Amino acid sequence: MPELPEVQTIVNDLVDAGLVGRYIRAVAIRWPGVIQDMPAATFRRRVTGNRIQAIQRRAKFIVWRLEDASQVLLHLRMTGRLHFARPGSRYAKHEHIAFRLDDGRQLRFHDTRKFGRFYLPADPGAFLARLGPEPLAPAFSARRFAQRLQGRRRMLKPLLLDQQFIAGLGNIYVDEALWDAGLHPLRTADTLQFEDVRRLHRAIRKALRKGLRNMGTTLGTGETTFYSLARNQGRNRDELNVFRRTGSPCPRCRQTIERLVVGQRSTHICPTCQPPPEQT
DNA sequence: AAGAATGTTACATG
DNA sequence: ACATGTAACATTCT
Repeated sequence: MPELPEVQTIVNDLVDAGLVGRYIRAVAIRWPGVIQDMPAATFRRRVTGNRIQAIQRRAKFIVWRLEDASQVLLHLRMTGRLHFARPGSRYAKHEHIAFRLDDGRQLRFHDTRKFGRFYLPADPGAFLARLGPEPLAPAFSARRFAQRLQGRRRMLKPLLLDQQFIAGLGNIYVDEALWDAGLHPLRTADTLQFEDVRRLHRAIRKALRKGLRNMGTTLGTGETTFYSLARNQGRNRDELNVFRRTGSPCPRCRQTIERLVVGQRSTHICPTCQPPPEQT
């Protein structure tokens, strides 16, 4: 579910819900696998009694900065969700961990596919420093993007999905950005002219900002689709140009949108707007 | 009812 | 070091 716009939407909603400043009174871990790289009991002990001083996003991580300078990182992966519940109310299926707060609420993490994870790294700065640049940061210029692309020969789609190369993009927004830039996902980075790089840079930021403005993309109506807190759905789905629109006309040229698989991921293109690379 | 699903990582191979 | 491919994680939806 969550790429940069969805994660940012959730972070904004958590802040609006008054999570900043709350003390965590108790942590109930119902499935220990939800804690990564650390025994669940250790996580519980270190987090209990701590106070949330700030809530931020870095790449696709939700970051809680705690009073003792440690940082709880949450990655939702495909189907993770957060919501508030009354303490003592019955646990729903797939609720793996719950945080009781000092204001009487309980924040619960729900994840059908159980891919989502909580991290409490010894050195959060180093942990997050491995990730690529934030595409919406003012410092991320077309020039800087071109420098990062320099010397790379990977195909554009897997490269843009690589969180160490650039942070926050996922399957939806990569397809949307490549379509907008008129670049085929199988093109390799070394075939781009600076004009292509500039268009791609602009397209990435445009796709992410649009997603943010629409409070994320919600696909389908089922259990596993994107909701922020309070079951809010994003509006971005209606504005997608190619993603999961196989067989529909391209909004730019009316050619039929095609689906292909690149690097194990479903990929959507307009074969006219995104000419395939020369193969020899 | 098989195949796909908004993500990442480990491992193997070139 | 880089690039690419495959499997795995677990469950639900189409």
